[in-house]
Amino acid sequence: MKTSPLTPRCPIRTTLELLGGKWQLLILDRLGEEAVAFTDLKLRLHPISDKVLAHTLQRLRESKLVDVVGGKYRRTKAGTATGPLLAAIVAYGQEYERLLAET
Amino acid sequence: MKTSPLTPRCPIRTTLELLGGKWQLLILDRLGEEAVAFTDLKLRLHPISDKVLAHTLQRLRESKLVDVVGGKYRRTKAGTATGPLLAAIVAYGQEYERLLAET
DNA sequence: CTTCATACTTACCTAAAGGTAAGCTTAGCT
DNA sequence: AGCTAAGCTTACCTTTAGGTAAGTATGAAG
Repeated sequence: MKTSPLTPRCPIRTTLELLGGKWQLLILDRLGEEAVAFTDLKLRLHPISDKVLAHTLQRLRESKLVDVVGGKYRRTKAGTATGPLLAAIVAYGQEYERLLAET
Repeated sequence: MKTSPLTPRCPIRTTLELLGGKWQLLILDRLGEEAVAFTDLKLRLHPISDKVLAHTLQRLRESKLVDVVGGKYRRTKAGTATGPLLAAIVAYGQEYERLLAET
């Protein structure tokens, strides 16, 4: 997903570009409030490969959603601000299953 | 993004699989409450190609988020239920820009 | 001083999303 | 009958996310 100068700055696109991948939201979710070390985080996300985790964390750092303190990963303010979004995503996933389940 | 039997049913993944693509959420957003014809929808989403729109609509129909009535596209109940999610996504996109703006 | 775990990096591959361009079918003007 | 627009479909191409497997650097532990 790339931003072109033709595509005007749309908040939906902004969010999708930051968090639309397979792991970004899961990582933010598993980070919680604490700072977590690479291998610990890996276990919480299982099964993710070293490469994909390292690369995704790098991208999250570049977008300032995550930073590193004392060798551990932690959400930034912008990362923590995903809280309500995360909640809405979880809620929708559940609601969707529920709606499909009824007949 | 594929679902493997190994990846347990996680609501975050469910939502990402349904709506993580480039156009799904935009389409749901532009559909609003009314039923909209293909070409009309295309104009609202500009620039999207015929092929991508047709294909994405097909996928949305398969996941029961959109249906067709009298040749026009309309959100289903599950499609309409994305409302709060959409709002959270827009809100986060704006909040993110705001947070990055403050040095 | 060697072994192991941590935290990555590198090389390589694949599938799929998305894009461009062109064609095709049907219905409705005129 | 001929033309146009709507709504798709088809063929083709490119990019990138994600995955596997292996390698490397560093420090702590035994």
